[in-house]
Amino acid sequence: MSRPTIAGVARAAGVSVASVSRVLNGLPATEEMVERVQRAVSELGYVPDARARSLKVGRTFQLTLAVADVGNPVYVTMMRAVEEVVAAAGYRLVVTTTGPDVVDEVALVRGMARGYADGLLISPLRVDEDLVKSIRECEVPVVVAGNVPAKAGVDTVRANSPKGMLLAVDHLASCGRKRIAFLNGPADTVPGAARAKGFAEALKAHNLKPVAVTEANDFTFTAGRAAAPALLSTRGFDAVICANDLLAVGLMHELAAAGLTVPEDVAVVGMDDSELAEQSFPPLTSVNLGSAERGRRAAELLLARIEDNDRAPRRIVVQPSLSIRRSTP
Amino acid sequence: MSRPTIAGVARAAGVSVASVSRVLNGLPATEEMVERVQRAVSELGYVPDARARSLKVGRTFQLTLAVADVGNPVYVTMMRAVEEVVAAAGYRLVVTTTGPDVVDEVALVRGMARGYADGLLISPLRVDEDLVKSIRECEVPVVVAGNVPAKAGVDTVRANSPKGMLLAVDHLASCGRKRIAFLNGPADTVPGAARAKGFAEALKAHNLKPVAVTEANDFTFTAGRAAAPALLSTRGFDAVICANDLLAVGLMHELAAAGLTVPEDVAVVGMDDSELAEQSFPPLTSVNLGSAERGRRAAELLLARIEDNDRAPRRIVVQPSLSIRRSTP
DNA sequence: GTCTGATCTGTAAACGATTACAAGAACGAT
DNA sequence: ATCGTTCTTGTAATCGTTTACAGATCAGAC
Repeated sequence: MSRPTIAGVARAAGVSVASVSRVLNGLPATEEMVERVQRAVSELGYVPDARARSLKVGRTFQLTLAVADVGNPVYVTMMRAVEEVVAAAGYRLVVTTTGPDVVDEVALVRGMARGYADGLLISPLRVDEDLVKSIRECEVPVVVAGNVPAKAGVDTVRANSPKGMLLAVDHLASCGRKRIAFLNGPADTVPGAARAKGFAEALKAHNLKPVAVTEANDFTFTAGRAAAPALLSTRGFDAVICANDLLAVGLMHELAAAGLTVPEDVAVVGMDDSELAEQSFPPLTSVNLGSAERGRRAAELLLARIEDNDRAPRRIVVQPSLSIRRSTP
Repeated sequence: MSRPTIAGVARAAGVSVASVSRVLNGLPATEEMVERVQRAVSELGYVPDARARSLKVGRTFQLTLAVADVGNPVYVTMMRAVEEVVAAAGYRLVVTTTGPDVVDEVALVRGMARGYADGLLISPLRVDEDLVKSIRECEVPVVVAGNVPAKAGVDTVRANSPKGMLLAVDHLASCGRKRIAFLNGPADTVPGAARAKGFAEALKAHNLKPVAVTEANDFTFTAGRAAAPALLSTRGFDAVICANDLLAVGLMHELAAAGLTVPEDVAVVGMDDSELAEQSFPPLTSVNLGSAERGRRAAELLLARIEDNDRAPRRIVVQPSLSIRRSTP
């Protein structure tokens, strides 16, 4: 008792396979034909095979979203936004996780040529020549949520980290906090590098000097905790900006353990404004880098490129805003 | 310049398509044949089409994991465990999110017949006749992480909520907290019902009466906050058990807003022992319902069933443990 | 009754792989 | 030289759809 095929339906309905296919796809057919086919379909419980269909028509109506770490709540926000847009356009969204290594991302992009999906939305942590090359050569449209060189000639949607940093520093300065430390993620990642640069610029704009800069070895809660002692060995800061919310929350735990209160002793600012910022205690003031909007825009770019692969690549920058909560005075 | 097919490779190498396929699949071939084919493959940048391949061989080497809410950190834990097992077995894992409605889940299960994946691992929030029926009739193996009736005849891996509740109550009682309230999620869900029952039993075992029981309308942080006032309108409890970590964290925010400290005024226990429990402040004592192990076992069951679809359905129950942190005295 | 369109339906050729089968080559044994 | 093995390679059928094309049917106009 194996799966019925279109041929089985045709036989049961006493018509040709072509007619069945036409009815199924809503092409014109007589009243009676439609009726017979539909009866046969529901009698046999026929479901068309997506593989065979997509082999023929060349589209899968699936889109892939690749993220580095499912545990990072910023991707949750982005994923929700992407899902909404692609679902409205009639696509299924499948999510895969790549891990932090660029080689896995390259393998993923290369693998898209196998016809798994009609498009790929990728948010790479690290970018190298290989990745850019594989994206350029990819058989299906790719949109990058993040920063890749313009010469890659690919649609991108990225955040404005420097501007975000400036918002954070503005806010801290206006609260009278001018001895600012920075807890970054790995500086060899794209966001890590952007934030380091943004931090330096923002301080310069305020005529301030960084009190301390520490690099966690990952963008995770655990890494944030692990990096805290190094940061705490430097005293003399009254505020810390963290490269993302997970690091900020990790740091806040260690601050509490060291007997420091937030925001009285140390103000803490996170970045991403993910669900975690709202959930943490005290709720975390966080730079909203527009992850939902980036997701939405990226999804739209992807759909547009699937529609017309010859359009000029666009590079969208989403502007940040600041969500002030109770981790700053 | 479209994608090269196996025929193109064959032409370029001056051999037949069969030979190309054989070389690609590692079947015996002469030194020279292998050499010629591989040169042609890398010259053309040929990548086999997974759709065509799976259409012929009947397997996609993809597995689907369907979860209700990507924002719930318990699924992150589970996802990681599942991913590890299936990747080791040579499968790709794709994740889709269903939302809280059972109709979406039914649609998803039915849709599996389209050949998207070789197996489905689903963790349904709500279960009805339709869902059970669709699972039983599903073309591909399905494993349920959660509780469905034994008569469904499907492999399941579930948590032991009542036992978990007992651990929580034991712990609270041993701390001297006996006026225990309960913040549940929707009771019309499978976990909601199980936890309500477990809570009642656990209190009875200790000869205690529930001080208050409130139902949030979802298993989320926001719902936890929203349900807090109703709970707080009943005074007189010195501990609250929450149906999951998100609810617990939501509640703790409102407790703080009401001027109550955790754990001094009110002890709080969560369930799931997700990353959030560790990240919250104070760190949340939480019942570990074995989500990682459930994910691992479920993935193993799925792989085993793909191997042999005639094996008797198994029903695995994973035992809970308690992770004591600082939200209890 | 025949012809012209307009409709509807069926036949068969794709899509890109795998694989059963057969044919050819190579080689040693007789 | 012939035969039988074994090993390699090629031809063609197949998986389950869609769709170009052709054939059939039918109505209306002459």
